[in-house]
Amino acid sequence: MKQDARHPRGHQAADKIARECLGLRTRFVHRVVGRIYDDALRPFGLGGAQLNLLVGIVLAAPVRPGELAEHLRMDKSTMSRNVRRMVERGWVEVGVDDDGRSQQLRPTRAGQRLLDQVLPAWEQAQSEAAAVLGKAITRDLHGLPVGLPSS
Amino acid sequence: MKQDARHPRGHQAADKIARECLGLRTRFVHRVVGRIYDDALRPFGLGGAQLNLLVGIVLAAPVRPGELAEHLRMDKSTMSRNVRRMVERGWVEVGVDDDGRSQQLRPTRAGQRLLDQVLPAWEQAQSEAAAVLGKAITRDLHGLPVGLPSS
DNA sequence: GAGTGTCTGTTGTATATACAACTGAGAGGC
DNA sequence: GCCTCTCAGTTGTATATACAACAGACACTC
Repeated sequence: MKQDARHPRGHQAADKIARECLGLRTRFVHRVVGRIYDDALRPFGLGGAQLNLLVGIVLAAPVRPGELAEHLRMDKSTMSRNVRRMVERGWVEVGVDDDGRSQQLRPTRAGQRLLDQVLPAWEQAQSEAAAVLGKAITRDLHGLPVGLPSS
Repeated sequence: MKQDARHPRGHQAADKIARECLGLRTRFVHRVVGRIYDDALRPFGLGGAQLNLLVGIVLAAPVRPGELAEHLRMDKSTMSRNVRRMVERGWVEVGVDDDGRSQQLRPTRAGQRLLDQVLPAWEQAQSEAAAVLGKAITRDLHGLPVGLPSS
């Protein structure tokens, strides 16, 4: 159990984690890439997470919050609060479902229009993100599912 | 400017974004992978972000918070609050720098020991994450810098 | 039809994150 | 020696996120 004299306790573990950890890397990428999209979208008053949700709601409407949360691998409580913010901003409507427990989410006209409006800014952010990430990882990320339907 | 009759306003933009957006994908991966590491680390009372920081501090100590934040592409205010939590838990010490403005971060013994203790749980999480991400993206993520020194 | 279990969404609490504004300490110019 | 500028960290505020606990509505059994 003796530690290498040149490397105090924890250094070897730290070194291994720094070199290999996928959690570090996905977190890092999320910070860097997330900021690119947030900056691009800021003039429109929405961030990356809300764009994500709005896209999901437009493509899946009418959709239950819990169902969308499950597809997006997001906790239902996160969905609940994000939906509330988007309703306050007038981009999403909450309707009643036949099942008295459930809700139906739909984009408002303003929400649909917003998507068209942000498209140029999104394209710009997308270019920057692709440049930052590099070709290989951009290609591989494209292959990942994100829990949204595509027509 | 007429919309395709089969696709209401916003649908084309939503579809394009859902298919291509790197922000959606990095966010999704962050949720899924982050949870794997958080679950594995929960018994030790630290999460992925704090593991990240502890590794950085162990490898770079003594290091100024602002310097580490810059390498990790993290806002200095985020660093400030994360460091405070880790000091409260006894894993990190804040020392004074010659420059009266700066601080020096160092891991405590408990912090160093913690890294050794969590290593098996980290290995387990790492395996799960690699399985979820797939070979190609795991390889490409390894090629990404994360702002930490390696000995 | 009453009781029990399950499903859906909300609320309480904590962490992680960023931007903006602020404070205190050096540093340089004059 | 002051004034100003810059640098480093903190604090205010907002969003995004998760887990745990809760509340209301169905569903199912008997």
